Amino acid sequence: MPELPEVETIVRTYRHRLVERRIVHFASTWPRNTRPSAALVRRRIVGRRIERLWRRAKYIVFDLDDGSHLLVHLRMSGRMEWATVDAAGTARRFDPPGPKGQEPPRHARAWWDLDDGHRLWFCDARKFGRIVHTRDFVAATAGLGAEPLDDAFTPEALQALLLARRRRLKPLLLDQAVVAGLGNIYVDEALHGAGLHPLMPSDRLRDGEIDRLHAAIRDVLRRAIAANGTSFDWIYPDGRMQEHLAVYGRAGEPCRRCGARIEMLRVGQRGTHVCPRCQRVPSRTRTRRRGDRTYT
DNA sequence: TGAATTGTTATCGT
DNA sequence: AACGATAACAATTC
Repeated sequence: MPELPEVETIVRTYRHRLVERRIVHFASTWPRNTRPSAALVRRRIVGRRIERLWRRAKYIVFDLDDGSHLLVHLRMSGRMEWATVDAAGTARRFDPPGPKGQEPPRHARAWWDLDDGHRLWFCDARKFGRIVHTRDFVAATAGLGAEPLDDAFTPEALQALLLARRRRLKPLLLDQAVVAGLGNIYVDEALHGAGLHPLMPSDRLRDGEIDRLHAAIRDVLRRAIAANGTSFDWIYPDGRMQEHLAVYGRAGEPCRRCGARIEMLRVGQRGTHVCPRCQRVPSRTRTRRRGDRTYT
């Protein structure tokens, strides 16, 4: 389940392999996930040079030399694989090489051939991933919220986002239109780091709590990137952050901070992990009506 | 067999 | 009316 740190790790792995390369072929065996269409994307990107590879939210972004952009979203189970193509046109994988190294990776859905004889595979078991080509990057990403590791993401910026609505912290932080890049793992970790309960209404945080949440979000993302992300299953290997998680996947185990048992509850249809002692449940007493909000 | 997972969209309620 | 919560959905693995 790639979130911001996992996508960032993939971008860092592939950047030196892809930048300056020219795309010589593209094909998709699952056209539904390719926009505007596999044929159109092929026509538009073949012959283009990749100028930059970077990340926006959970999107892998290819800047192409004609000013257009290719966006890849891994969603639930998307992943990349890397291979060489020999003179006979046989692709040989070497990320995890198969028994013969030749067969397409499991759940291969699309591939790009590059001018230096390499092939980039896009694999996706659940087929939720998306490959989008756009000539208007700004419009294509207009719905995305704040980038949490950007300089512009200050405690004041977070405060404005929290106070502008009254939503429970967990669904709010999961909402890509508000803060972009967080998923289930890192929202739970950030809330625990800040000592805040997932059900806390966003407009009830005091300044100190907002500062703590801001620091906790950035801290957990930075530490996760440094650990190459979190690896729970075959979808995303090589990360080490799972060894350092405070609450996610630790229901029933003792809190590393206070020793209380980590609990799992359900918030907005998502499994949610909390320490009942470090993250106290908000009382429902102070229900303010619309128009009663205080801004600073 | 059902639970789990992401993010979008449609729908219901306040 | 606008916003927030909720449900459905795409598809597969364990």
